[in-house]
Amino acid sequence: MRVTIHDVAKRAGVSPATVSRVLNDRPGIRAETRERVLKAARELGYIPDFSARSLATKRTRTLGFLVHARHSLSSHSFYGQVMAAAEREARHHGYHLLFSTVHKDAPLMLLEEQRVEGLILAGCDIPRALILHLKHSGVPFVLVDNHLPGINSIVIDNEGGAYEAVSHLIRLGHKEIGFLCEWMEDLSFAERFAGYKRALQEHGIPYRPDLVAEGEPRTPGSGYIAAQRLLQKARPSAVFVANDLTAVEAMRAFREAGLNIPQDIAVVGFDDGDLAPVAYPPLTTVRVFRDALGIQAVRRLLYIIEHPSTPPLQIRVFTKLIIRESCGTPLHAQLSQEPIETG
Amino acid sequence: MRVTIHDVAKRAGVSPATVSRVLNDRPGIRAETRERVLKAARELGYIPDFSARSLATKRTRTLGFLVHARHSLSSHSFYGQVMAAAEREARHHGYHLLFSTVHKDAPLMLLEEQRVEGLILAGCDIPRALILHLKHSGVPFVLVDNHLPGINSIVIDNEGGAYEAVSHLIRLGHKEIGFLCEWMEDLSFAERFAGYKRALQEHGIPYRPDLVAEGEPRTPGSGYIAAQRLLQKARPSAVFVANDLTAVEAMRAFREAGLNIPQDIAVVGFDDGDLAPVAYPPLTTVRVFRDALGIQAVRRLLYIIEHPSTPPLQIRVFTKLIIRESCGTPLHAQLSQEPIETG
DNA sequence: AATGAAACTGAAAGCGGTTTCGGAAATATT
DNA sequence: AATATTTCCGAAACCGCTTTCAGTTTCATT
Repeated sequence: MRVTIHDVAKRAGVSPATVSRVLNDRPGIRAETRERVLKAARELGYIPDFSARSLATKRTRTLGFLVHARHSLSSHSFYGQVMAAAEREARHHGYHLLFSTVHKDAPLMLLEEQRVEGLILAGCDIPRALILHLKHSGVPFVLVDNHLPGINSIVIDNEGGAYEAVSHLIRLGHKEIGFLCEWMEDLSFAERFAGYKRALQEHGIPYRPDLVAEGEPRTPGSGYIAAQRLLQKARPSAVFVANDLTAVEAMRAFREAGLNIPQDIAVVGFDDGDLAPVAYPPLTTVRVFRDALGIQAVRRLLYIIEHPSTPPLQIRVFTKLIIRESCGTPLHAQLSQEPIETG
Repeated sequence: MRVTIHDVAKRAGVSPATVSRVLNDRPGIRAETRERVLKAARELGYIPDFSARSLATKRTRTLGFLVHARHSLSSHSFYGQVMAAAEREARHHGYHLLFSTVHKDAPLMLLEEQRVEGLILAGCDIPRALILHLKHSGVPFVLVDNHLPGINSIVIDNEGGAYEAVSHLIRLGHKEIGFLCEWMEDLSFAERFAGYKRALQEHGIPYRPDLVAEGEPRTPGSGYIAAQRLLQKARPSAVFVANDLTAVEAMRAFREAGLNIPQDIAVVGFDDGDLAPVAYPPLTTVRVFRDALGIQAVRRLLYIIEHPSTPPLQIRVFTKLIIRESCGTPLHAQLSQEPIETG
């Protein structure tokens, strides 16, 4: 038989109300009484019932963490790390995380059942209609690695990260720099593409469409295909690839085409996931701080829950260029004296 | 103001009890009444309150999915995929998944608060003491990728998978086959090591301790170190590495030592995660069906919850050798006629 | 038409907490 | 010592749903 608050009350010789007050640190309890209650609770091994408590308080201390059901396999690792960080942060605030994939009205359901107090939606592929619907319902939620005007979101500095990466290649002396990605429709990739173009422009390098190639959406080996397509059109001395997996696949295509990396073609990726350090050659890439994404998402969401009318914010997590071997060293001797660190 | 069952009852002209019966498909309701209630519920947009319902039924339809807090980074991807599959399976049964890391008494807490109905504990590094404690408390739980006598568990066929992998190398003509892993204390790696030894033994190849090397526990680049240590002791023609990440790191060490893969040294890994297909060269490895692990874990757990006194079971998920390029082709001409498929 | 059985439905008592509100006890004020 | 304040604590209502138990209909039988 479950130990209830009544049992504790009886043993401590007080009423359930008093026990509740003690256990929730409410004021107005004599120290002596408090001790007696605490002792009784301890002795009985009392643990408050979650459902009863949340029914009474209307708070579940639970956050929903949602990813898209059919998101690419490689992103399991990415969002897994975001979620792990989110869980840690949530726990520190006394919250739990309910994990779910986005499935028709599942997200809203969680809210309406009062199962969670807020939602974290991770990934670019969350249906826009759903987001707008949530916005309209006024439920607390934040987007991670995705954004929409007027919606609370935690975003990666895709544009800036790409700019850094491409600038680095330019500093190394490259002039013909390609851009590769899985498909342009993806918001993140589009932003990285923008960063690529800005870097070229700011360094006075003309943009050439023949240096840009896409693969096939959601297809394994997409990067391989993209690289092949690129090589049919042009022969850049370097490429910036919109994510690590695509980059690694592209490197394979380059190798098979007889190109050495980085001597014949320098490669820079984006993400700095598990792959990058063990790629061949180790991949220079843009690090995305997944922990920061998870932590900020939770903090922001909890803040929104506490302050429902706070105006929406976009929080940008900056990136860091991690230099490994796939991008090589300066092409020209006179450039080799310039610093290649990016701070 | 929240729509409650009373509102629906009033609108349908029945009692809350009847509404409850209709909504839970309980028998004994006239078709006409049922329709009226359904209509009223629909019109009001009624959604039952989760806390109230679980307080009354003592069921939360929620399962806890726990991983160790400080598990290696690479396993984020692995368990992420297991969890994604588990979530899907759970959803099909009307359940949700609460994600958490193992943290002191957190797991038991979830149960005792009646927040979850059962636990899935994923990974070898769950403290044994915790497992025994849970066992003793009689709470429903299953282990994934871990096992203990008398405990419900879903395991990977580590021994068999390793046996297959090494047998394949032997069939290719290799006689000096090394074994590499991060550290032997890990249950999975120990089992894979056992499979390695059995394969040697059954094929009449003597076991040589100098062909075995470990890296550093939980250290990035552990496989690199292990490979270097191995090369200091011996010069095998092939190695079986206990997981993909370690294998990829080892390949790097081999390359740096001037060895070509697979010509000079054949490599086989274990896991078939994201890394394997994009490794250089693409890694022959043992596929672990992560979906199956997640699905079976949920099914077993739900069964235990429904039938508390069912005797404990160990469910073994078999593996499949995936042949790519890192293991090469038969060493000797006469062997090249033998089939190298493993079914 | 009377009767018994079967089919429906409602009142009310939980489930295990929290919280309001008022009374009692302890302390301060005159 | 009597009264006014505080300080503490308990009774009871409530959160929203389920379920037992008994009562009311309905329907089939005789």
